[in-house]
Amino acid sequence: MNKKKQIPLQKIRLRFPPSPTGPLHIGNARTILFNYLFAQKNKGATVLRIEDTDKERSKLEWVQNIIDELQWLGITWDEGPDIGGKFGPYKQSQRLDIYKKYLEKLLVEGKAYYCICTTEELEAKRQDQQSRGLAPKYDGKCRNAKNTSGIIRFKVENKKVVFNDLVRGDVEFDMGLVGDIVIAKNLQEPLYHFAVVVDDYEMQISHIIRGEDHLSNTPKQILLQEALGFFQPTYGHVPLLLNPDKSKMSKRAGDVAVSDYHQQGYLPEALINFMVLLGWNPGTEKEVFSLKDLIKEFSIEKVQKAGAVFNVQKLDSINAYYIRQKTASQLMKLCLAHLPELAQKIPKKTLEKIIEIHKARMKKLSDIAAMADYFFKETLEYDKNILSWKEMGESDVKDALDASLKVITGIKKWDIKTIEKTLLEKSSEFNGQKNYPLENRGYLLWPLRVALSGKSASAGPFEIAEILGKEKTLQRIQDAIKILL
RNA sequence: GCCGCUAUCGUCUAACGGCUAGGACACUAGGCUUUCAAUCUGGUAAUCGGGGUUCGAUUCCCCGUAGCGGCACCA
Repeated sequence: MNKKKQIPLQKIRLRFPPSPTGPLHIGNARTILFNYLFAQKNKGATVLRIEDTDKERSKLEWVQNIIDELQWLGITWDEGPDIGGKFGPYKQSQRLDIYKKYLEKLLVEGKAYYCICTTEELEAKRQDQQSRGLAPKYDGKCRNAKNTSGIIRFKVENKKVVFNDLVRGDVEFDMGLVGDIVIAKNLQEPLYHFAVVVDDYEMQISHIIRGEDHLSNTPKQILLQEALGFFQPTYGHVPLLLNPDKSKMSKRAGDVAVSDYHQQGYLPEALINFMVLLGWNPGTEKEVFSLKDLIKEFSIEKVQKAGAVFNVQKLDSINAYYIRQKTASQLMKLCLAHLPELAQKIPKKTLEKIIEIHKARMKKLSDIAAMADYFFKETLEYDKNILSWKEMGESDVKDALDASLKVITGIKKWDIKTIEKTLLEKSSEFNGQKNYPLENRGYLLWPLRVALSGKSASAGPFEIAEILGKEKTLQRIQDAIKILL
C-alpha cells in the first residue's frame, strides 16, 4: 500500500516561487535564501519561477521588483524568466497549455470533475459545518454529476498521507478530513496547488523548501502527484517569520518588503546575515557570515522548528557592524543616494571624510542625512541653550567661544593635528582663567562643537573643523556668538 | 470548531541524558571621552505546567496549556 513511485533524480534542483502580487516580501526572501543555500551547498541548480496564476493581483512591476531585489541581495539562479533555461517558460501565465493537458488527463481519468455549486451555496454549507463543530469540507455534491463545465475539483482520496519533512521529520495527515479541492477555475485558469505540482514535476524539482504555512497543503499536493503519476519531491518546511506579537509576518502592513530595507539603507550582506540567523545557526558562537561562508556552513538539518520574531534592533546592530567594515570610499558611494543634491558638488575626498567621521554612529545609510546635515547648510539653526556645558551661563559660553575664535584665527597650518593641539592648550588656559577643573575640556570644547554642528550630539569639534575649513569654522563661531547676544 | 506544527532570558539562539544552563541583540553599571557613538570590563534576565522513564531530564514518553499555521473559485 505504501508503494512510492519515487524516481531518484540525478540532479538536485530547487525553485524560488515568488508570487508577483506585491514587492518581494522579506519572509519570502528568507525562504528563497534557504533554497539558494541548500542548492549551492549541494551543487544543485536553482530556478526562478514566477507564480502569477492570479491574474487580478499579479503585476509586471512586481516581477521586476522581485528580480531586482534578489539580485541586490546577491542571490542568483540558473534558470528563470530573465535568463531562460531548458524547462521554460518560467512564468506560470505562459504555461497554460501545459496545465491544460494535465487537467484534461485528470478529467478523462475521472480523477477530477466539474463542479457547479455556487459560492453562496458553498459558503452556507461551510457555516453550517462550522457551527456543528465539523471541519469545513466540500460535501462532494458534484462528484458524480457528470457536469461538462464549471470549476474543476480534484477527488481527494480518503486516506492517510505520511511524508518525511527535512525539518520536521515524519508528518501524518488524515485526508478523510479534507474535501475535494478546487484545482482550476476552468481549463485555462489553473489554481495554485495544481500549477505548482505540475511545474515542480515538469521542471524536475527535487527539493521543495518553503514556509511552514504550506505544511498542511503538502498532502494535497502529494495526492495530486500520485494521481498524475509524478515523482514525489523531498519537502522541507522552514519556520515562519513572526511579528513582535508572534503573528505571521506576511500579514503586516509595515516594512515587509526587501525594497523597504534597501531604500532605508540596509546593506544586502547585513540583511542576508540577519535573515539566515532567524531560524538557523551553525551550532557554534559565530554570528557573522558572508554568503560564501553560508554556502559552506549551511545545513538544513540545523534549521529551527519554531517561528522567529523579526527583531529590527538586531538587524540594526548587524547593519551597523557591516557599515563599520566598509572603507570610507565604499561607504561614500553607498551614502550618496541618501545625501542632498549639494553633496554631489563636494570634492569626493571631503565627502569621504564627512562619511568617515560618522561611520561608527550610523545604523543605516539613510542616517547620514540627518547626522551630517550641518555640512550641507550655510547657516545653522539651533536652540542657543544647547551651547552651554554643565553650569556655564551665557556669558561663560560667550567667553569660551571668543577664546576659540581667537586661537583658531591664529592657526596657520589647517590640519586636524594642529587644530587639536592648539585647542587643547587653549582649553587648559581657559579653565585656569575661569577656575574650572583643569582636565575638563568640555568648557571650551562643548560650546565650540555645538557652534560648528548645531547639535547636542555630533562628531568631535576637531574633525568637524578640519573638514569645514578655517573660514567656515570661524564664521560658525561668530554666528553662535551672535545668537547669544 | 477540526487538523497539524511548535514551546530555553524581552528577542534570536547554544547545551552526546551529566560542570554554576553558554553566546548575541536589547537593557543596565562602570572605564575611555567635550557630547553622541564606537570600544573595553561587569551586571540583571530563561528551560510553559503536571506526570512518567532514569542514579540523573532543558533533552526521551504521556497529558494539559499556550502560541502559530492550515481548513478559499489567494499564493
